[in-house]
This record gives sequence, structure tokens and C-alpha cells, in this order.
Amino acid sequence: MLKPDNQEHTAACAHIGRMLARISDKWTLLVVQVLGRGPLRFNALRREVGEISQKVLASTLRELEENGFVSRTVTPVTPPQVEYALTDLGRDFLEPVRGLAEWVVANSARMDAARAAYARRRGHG
Amino acid sequence: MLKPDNQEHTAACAHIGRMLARISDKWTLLVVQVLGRGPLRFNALRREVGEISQKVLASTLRELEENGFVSRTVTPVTPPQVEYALTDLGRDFLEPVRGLAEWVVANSARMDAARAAYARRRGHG
DNA sequence: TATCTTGGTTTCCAAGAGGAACCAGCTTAC
DNA sequence: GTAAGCTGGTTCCTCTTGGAAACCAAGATA
Repeated sequence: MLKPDNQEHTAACAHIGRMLARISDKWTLLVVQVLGRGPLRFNALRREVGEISQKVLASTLRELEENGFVSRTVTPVTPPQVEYALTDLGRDFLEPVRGLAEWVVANSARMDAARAAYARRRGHG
Repeated sequence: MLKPDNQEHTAACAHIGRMLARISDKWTLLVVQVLGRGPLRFNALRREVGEISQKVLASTLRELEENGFVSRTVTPVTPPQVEYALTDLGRDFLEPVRGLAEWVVANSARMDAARAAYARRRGHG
């Protein structure tokens, strides 16, 4: 049994944890970031994202739709046309995501250096 | 074959993607966020993070160490004592991660509302 | 002697991710 | 007229990953 203070603290952290877990799987952040450049159709999005499989892109998009980050607009022409775009919530979310992406771009050299140093330590450790 | 412009563009995105993928698994961001409050030993960290298994926490920490975000300090006493702490790089990384966490805290109501709306649409759709 | 501690690793099983094939509904090519 | 191809998926199968639980060393404690 935890003290009330700790309980509150832990509950808040668990909440952050759940939300963070909901958005930080392998592809979600990347998809949000790509859609931040503009709406895209399924296969165009897939090409932009890179090596994602259809199945995983579909489920990632469904989850993003469920969380209210992206909208899915079907135009019943032939061939079918399904456009994915960020919602207001998704665009707001883009701000911290871009912060993350920019940090990654700015610091990838440091990350690579750290990996190299680790490999050296491990290599002749 | 892509045009040079696109190739450059795609290469940069792939790079962001790789880096983003490296840090955005289920637990990494959360562990970084928790360690941002101060160094912790393995089991203390595990209790703070919540429902993570030992195996996954161990591998998450190894990867964070590999990327240069956390340091691992072993004190050879008995029982063994292993302290994990953010490095300079990890502390720098904390800034965008906190941005994300704060956004999540500030907008969790909107996320929940979107989920509820989606469930309603699906419920009697 | 038996048990508890710490920080893991190993084992086993279920869940998830990925590749490939398939599908519908229409268009184009041969 | 029939075969192939486009779209946006779904289904099937496999392989990797995640999680629970057991095990481990090396001492402290009872």
C-alpha cells in the first residue's frame, strides 16, 4: 500500500505511461510526421513512410483515427480513393513530434558517436 | 529510380525514420522520462515504470546505453548495485521528451473524447 | 540450513510484425 | 473478350518480439 502522495504521483505517471505507450510504437510518430507535410492517400503514404507493410500501415492508421489524430476520407471513385489527413488534434500533436524529430536530426551525430564508443568498449572489452 | 531531389528528401526521411524508430518503442520514452527525475537502480526503476518485465527493462536499458542516453554504474557490493542515470545526451533528449509528455498530459481529455466519439461512430455505424 | 536480497538471464508461450497472396470493382491492353 | 492492373485493404502463415515465471550467483540474515 502506497502513501496518498505516492499514489497520486504513481497514478499520474501511469496515465502518462498509457498515453505515451499509445503513441510511441514503431510507426505512429513517423506516420504523424509524414502526414504533417500534407494529406496523402494510402499507397502514397506507404511510399513516403518507407518499409512499412500494408497491414501494419492499415492498423497504425486505424489506431491514429481512433485516437482522433487522423481523418479518413473515402471518395467513391474508381479506383477507390482514401485520403488520410491530420485532424486539428493531430496538427497540435505535430508540434511536440516535430520537436522530437528536430532533436533527432540535430543530434544524430552524437547518437552515432555514442554507438561507436559503445561498440569499441564492447569490441575489446 | 528516383530523381535526385526526391532521393535526397527520401534519404533524410529514412534517416529520421531510423532514429525515430530507435527511440520510439513501447518503453524507451517512458524510461527516459522516469530517469529524468534522477538516477535509479534497476528494481527501483522497474517499480517506477510500472508493468514492464525484467527482460524488457534490461534490453531497453541496454539499448539506451548503446545509444548513449543512459550510463550504467556497477558498485560491486553485495547484493550488487547497478545505477542507471541519464548522460548529457540523455538529459538533452529529455527536453523534447518532456514536450511530448506535457502535450499528452494537457491533451489527454481531447484524446479520450476522440476515442469516445470513434467508439460511438463504430458502435451504431 | 533455508531464505531473502539484487540484477539480471533463460525458458516457454502468446501476441504482434512482416511478407505474400488474395479480394472487389472498375479500366486499360491485347 | 479475356487478361492484366490500379486502388485500398484483408487473410494466411511465419518469424520475431513481449511477458510471466523460474533460475542464477554471492553474500546477508534468521
